[in-house]
Amino acid sequence: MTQKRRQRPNTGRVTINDVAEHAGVSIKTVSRVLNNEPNVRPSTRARVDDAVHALDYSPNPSARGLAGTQSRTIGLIYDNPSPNYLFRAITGGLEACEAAGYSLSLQTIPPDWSDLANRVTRFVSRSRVDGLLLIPPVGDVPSVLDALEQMHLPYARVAPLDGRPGLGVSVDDLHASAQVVAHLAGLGHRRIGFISGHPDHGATRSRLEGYRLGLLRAELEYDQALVFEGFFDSDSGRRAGDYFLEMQQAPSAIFASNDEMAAGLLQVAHERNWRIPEQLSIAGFDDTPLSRTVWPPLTTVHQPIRHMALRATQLLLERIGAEDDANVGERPPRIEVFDAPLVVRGTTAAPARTQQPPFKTTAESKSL
Amino acid sequence: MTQKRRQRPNTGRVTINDVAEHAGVSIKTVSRVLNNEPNVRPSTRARVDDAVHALDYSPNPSARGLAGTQSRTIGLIYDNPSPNYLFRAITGGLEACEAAGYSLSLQTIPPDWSDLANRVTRFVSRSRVDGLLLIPPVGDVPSVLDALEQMHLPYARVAPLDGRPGLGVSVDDLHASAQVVAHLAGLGHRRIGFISGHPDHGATRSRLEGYRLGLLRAELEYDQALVFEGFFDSDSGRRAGDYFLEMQQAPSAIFASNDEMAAGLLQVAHERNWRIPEQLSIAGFDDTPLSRTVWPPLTTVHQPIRHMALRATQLLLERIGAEDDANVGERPPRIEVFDAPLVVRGTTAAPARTQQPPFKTTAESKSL
DNA sequence: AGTCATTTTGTTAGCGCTGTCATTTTGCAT
DNA sequence: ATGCAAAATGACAGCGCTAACAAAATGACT
Repeated sequence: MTQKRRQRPNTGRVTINDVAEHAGVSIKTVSRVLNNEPNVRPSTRARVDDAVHALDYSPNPSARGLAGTQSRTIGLIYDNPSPNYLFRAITGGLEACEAAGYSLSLQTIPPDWSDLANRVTRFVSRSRVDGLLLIPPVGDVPSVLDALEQMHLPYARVAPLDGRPGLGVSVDDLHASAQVVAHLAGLGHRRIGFISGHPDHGATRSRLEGYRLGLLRAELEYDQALVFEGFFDSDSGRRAGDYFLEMQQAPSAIFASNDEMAAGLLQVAHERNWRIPEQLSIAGFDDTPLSRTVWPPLTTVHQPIRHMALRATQLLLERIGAEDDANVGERPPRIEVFDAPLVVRGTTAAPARTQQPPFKTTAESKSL
Repeated sequence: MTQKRRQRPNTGRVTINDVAEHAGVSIKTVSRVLNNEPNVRPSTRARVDDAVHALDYSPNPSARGLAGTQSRTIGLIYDNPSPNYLFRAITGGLEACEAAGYSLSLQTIPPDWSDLANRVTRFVSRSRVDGLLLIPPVGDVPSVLDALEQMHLPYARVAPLDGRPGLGVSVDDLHASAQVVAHLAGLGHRRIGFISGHPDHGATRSRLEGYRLGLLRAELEYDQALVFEGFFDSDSGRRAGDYFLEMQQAPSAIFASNDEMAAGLLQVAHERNWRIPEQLSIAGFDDTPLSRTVWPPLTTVHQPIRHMALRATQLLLERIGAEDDANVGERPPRIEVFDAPLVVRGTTAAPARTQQPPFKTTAESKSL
């Protein structure tokens, strides 16, 4: 007959008691060693460590979560249209968590954004996460942040829009954008178009401001007609392409405020047989893998998203770890700023001497 | 002074006891309702549900995990070079988990694959997952599967290579590949190149076989020289491009066994000024977002990865749920097969009348 | 009304840890 | 040796839930 014992996989059946017994100490001491608490004699610590290894013990996270005050889990709430962005963010967050012995719990939010703050609250109370990693655009919704603060749930934001105090990492969108414009202007472009991003996303405003700043520095005039409002998706880029390439006097360069839009624009340009970059320079933003798979490879701004998410998670973990320290005092909330260097690839070049529409013939766009 | 009570966020402080009291029943009855156990009078059930809502209660996962035999968490182990693939798989898995009240725990594996089975084992025992979702290539490593079976840990595989019994979902790679070849042959192509995938990945072999099957059906000869061995990354595609486009008699169509390689190939073709699809037809496999951002948009095979992962997770959850049922008897291990339809876009067309090199080669002519 | 199987509900003992506080040991100055 | 603060260790009570079992209520039959 079958023993009616243990249905569950018999992994990790070793408990703290076994370790304690093996090491000849009390379970409390084992617990101390496990949690790196002070006041354990080095020799004792070593004995416990040996026992842990000998028995291949690893603590039961449920038991820890139940007995302790933390779940050792941090949550990542997302609603981001770009798989690449998100994937890199997840990877970074996960790396930091794994290093700290935490786990990462994902949570999607519905596209309709209805009742966002409540959904977040509910996720937090269901999952009992110790903190939250917020990536755009969720990190820019004040009601969500308010709710989190009200329940004293620590969070860190990646690329936040506002100057709200709190943990976070960001990139200097403004200057990076300005740099793109400087690059284009340096190449000799005078009419530089811009495709702005999703109005709800943090980076949208600062990238637009960077564009203006760049214009200003290059002593070029800002022209409302050269700014197309997009949504960070490739379809926006296509529509922008239709708009710009139909213009009476089309810009000789277009700066799309993310890569997806730049790719969409590039498609339209190809469709219309414009030669890139000879007839039109295009720049993107983000340096997603996409920028290397389109043709020509895209000039863009590199955003170290994985690193940013990793760092944001570290800050968050530090903050959580610090909570039970004595110093409850106000520690300066940190926002770290990462470099976002310009990566010049194949889609930007000096403008053709005279700006003229493409030859526009079906076959021989590739004459020399 | 600060109250030294409760450092932790006071969300979800409501316990099963509060609910029981509010509903006027015992905690066990609440537990029954929560877990959908039978033998609860509908009126009682309703009363408990009301209390749950009134108190905005949600059970503490740690407590459940500790008391019960399951952690309500499933693990996803990954090492996949393609962010798109992975992202879709994660999304699908997460959807299924959310729907079932489970959470998804991610785990990366190091690129060096050292000691894989042990790493997986360790992850399982640390995280206490109830089951594992395995995506390529991890799902095809026998030692890992052996280890999992030995500890009786249920798993489901996405797109497994071998015929090993067990849960899984796959796509009919063989026929999808054959269909691509049929499409190409139907267009009039006689020399059709193939870029194979990473030798460790499951799909590699069946896609190659599908290619051969397609050739056979179209009464074309299999030519070893027309098969280039790649690794599913875009660099492979580039190298394949260098190889094929340098050939004495280049193929008029090339079937890359995934999109990334197709994109790499496309880049090289552009670099060399081949007109696509007029001078060279290209087909991919997977239908990643990439296939719509490259130019021209790629003809490819649509793989419903999100759906597959979702379904695999459902099967896994069913299996886990079924475990505590009476019927321990062998239930037929299921492998569900999904359709992978061909999506014809802009990179395939009938071959030019005579096969000839592009106009603008650096020097020579290659006969006509 | 009485019996008994069946359904419904309740009682209680942990699950494996951590927090609190008590106790022992140690180091060091008398 | 002796005393005493500080360091090291231990005892034990839960954390919030589920499993196993016990008890009560119900209802279909005599």
